[in-house]
Amino acid sequence: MSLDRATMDERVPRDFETLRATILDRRESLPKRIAQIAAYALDNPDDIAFGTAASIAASAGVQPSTLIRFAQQLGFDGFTSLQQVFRERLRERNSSYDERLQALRAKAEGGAGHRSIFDGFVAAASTSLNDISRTLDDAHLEDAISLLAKAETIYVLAKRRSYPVASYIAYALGKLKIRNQLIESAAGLNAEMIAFATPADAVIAISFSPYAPATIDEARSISEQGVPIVAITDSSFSPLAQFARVWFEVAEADFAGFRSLSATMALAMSLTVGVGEKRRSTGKKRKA
Amino acid sequence: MSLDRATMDERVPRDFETLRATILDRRESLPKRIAQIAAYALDNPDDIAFGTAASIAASAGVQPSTLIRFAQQLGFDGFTSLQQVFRERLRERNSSYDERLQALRAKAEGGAGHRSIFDGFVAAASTSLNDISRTLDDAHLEDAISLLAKAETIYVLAKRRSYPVASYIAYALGKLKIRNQLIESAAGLNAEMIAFATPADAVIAISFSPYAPATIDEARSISEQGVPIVAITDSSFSPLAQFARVWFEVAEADFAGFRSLSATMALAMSLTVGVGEKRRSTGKKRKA
DNA sequence: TATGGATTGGAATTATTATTTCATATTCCC
DNA sequence: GGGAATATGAAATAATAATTCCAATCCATA
Repeated sequence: MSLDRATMDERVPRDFETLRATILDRRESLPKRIAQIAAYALDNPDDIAFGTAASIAASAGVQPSTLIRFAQQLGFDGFTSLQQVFRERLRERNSSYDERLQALRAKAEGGAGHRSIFDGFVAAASTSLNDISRTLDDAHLEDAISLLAKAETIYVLAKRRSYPVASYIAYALGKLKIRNQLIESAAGLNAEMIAFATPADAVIAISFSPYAPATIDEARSISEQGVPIVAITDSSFSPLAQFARVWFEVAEADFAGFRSLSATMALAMSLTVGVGEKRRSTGKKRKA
Repeated sequence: MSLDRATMDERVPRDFETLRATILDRRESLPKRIAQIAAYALDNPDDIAFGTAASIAASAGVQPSTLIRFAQQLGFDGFTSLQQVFRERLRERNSSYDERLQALRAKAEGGAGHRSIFDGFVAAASTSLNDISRTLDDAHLEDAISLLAKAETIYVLAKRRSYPVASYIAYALGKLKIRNQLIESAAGLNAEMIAFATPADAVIAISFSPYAPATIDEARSISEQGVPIVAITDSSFSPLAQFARVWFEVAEADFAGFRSLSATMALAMSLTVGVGEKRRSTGKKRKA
């Protein structure tokens, strides 16, 4: 019988996620006690990895034999091979956050081949996310979102290395049906574009050291027109900070001379989606 | 004898860090084979956690009895209780990384205010980086870099949500003095631009579901001209995959409907910098 | 409500694995 | 260089754990 079943689905789950999916999939059709141990297994995977058949069975409130039948139903030939999957999961889930980063950095520095470059960029991105998650000031976030939510048009200003962030902001704002204008330099008409901005609008400006002179100039002239600016930059001495109504200091780690954009992207998206949410809730209130 | 020793230092290491320190401390004074297993234990803690005394001893090149003596020297009463410490470490360390992300996600879902949006984006980015770090195939990376390094001009093709990545690639390639062409649609001259590409060039194409039709069309026509394509996409069923000489599957987590770009960015930067390095080393060889 | 099949509990059996023991080798000190 | 103390290897033994088996129970169906 269990032989028949094993022959029918030959593909035994080799990794935890597949196993999990299989269990969830069959959940309905499992006998009571088997279902009981199945639920226990998904809730306490560590216990399965480390325990003995007897101890696990006891914790789950079933007999050891039931545990083995459970394994066999899934196509394993016994508890031991089921347990392997749970152990593999623990092995692969690389280490704690810090250990993982250290390992990545070590590989990035010592390692040969191009994998080490990749590890370096992943480490840089993780570090940046970690840092911004610790240092971001909630009040600044709220202020910036309020300011932007009131704007008629949001201008997005960034050059060079910061430009990808600006283009994603513009894309997202567009998706959310929020009027926006990306200040691009293709036709050299930036000055004219900027001239349209009024104090009822707002600007998101992004610039990191070495600050692109064009960004700074444009930020200056737009702020002189009384348009409020939200700045994302990398230091309190940044020239952008002085023009800005609200500004964020984002420390992006770099690797091989190129800075990660992960933290900036996360912040940029939060501002964008935050504005979207705020507009929607304010809209509702107005109607009410 | 071992009793004496056990009496002398009553405090048996209960956690991994203490144990590690103890081993490092005594390293000098340990007999040869014991030192051998000690080194193995610190280098392969996962093996100690999951292996059997016999299998571990074999991997470390000692007898099982030596392993037990090692445990006893440290004050444990046998291999089994030593193993507990290594298992405990896996249990705890795992929870730390998971807890982090789960805490973030929990805050993102339950939390009030805009901070929760931000946490959501950070969690999505972290998850994506984590995933790609696990799944990226080194051989693909090498292949893609070789292919791109040989190209006369690298064309970069991406629209909409993937466009920010393309623009960062173009920026970085420019910085590295690698000839490249970003295929933009401003003037509607894409077809003409593409027509210049020859089999001596190469393309980096990026597209995620729902695939921008323009990207697919352009990828098709450029591949029909015999230009090799490196694709970054999100599934093996992606239409991009069929045109590509090398392709990467990147699973980006999303939040609030916007996908993180962190993993894609890290990969894109690795390709770019990898090509830069490869060119430089090949250039040197040529001179020599 | 009787009957067959599936499911379950619990003990018996088999296997695997840790530990002990003892003979042999090595090291260190006199 | 000789001898005690220490360390090591290998196999025997004890302990522990996985698996099997069979009787009891449950459940659906006629």
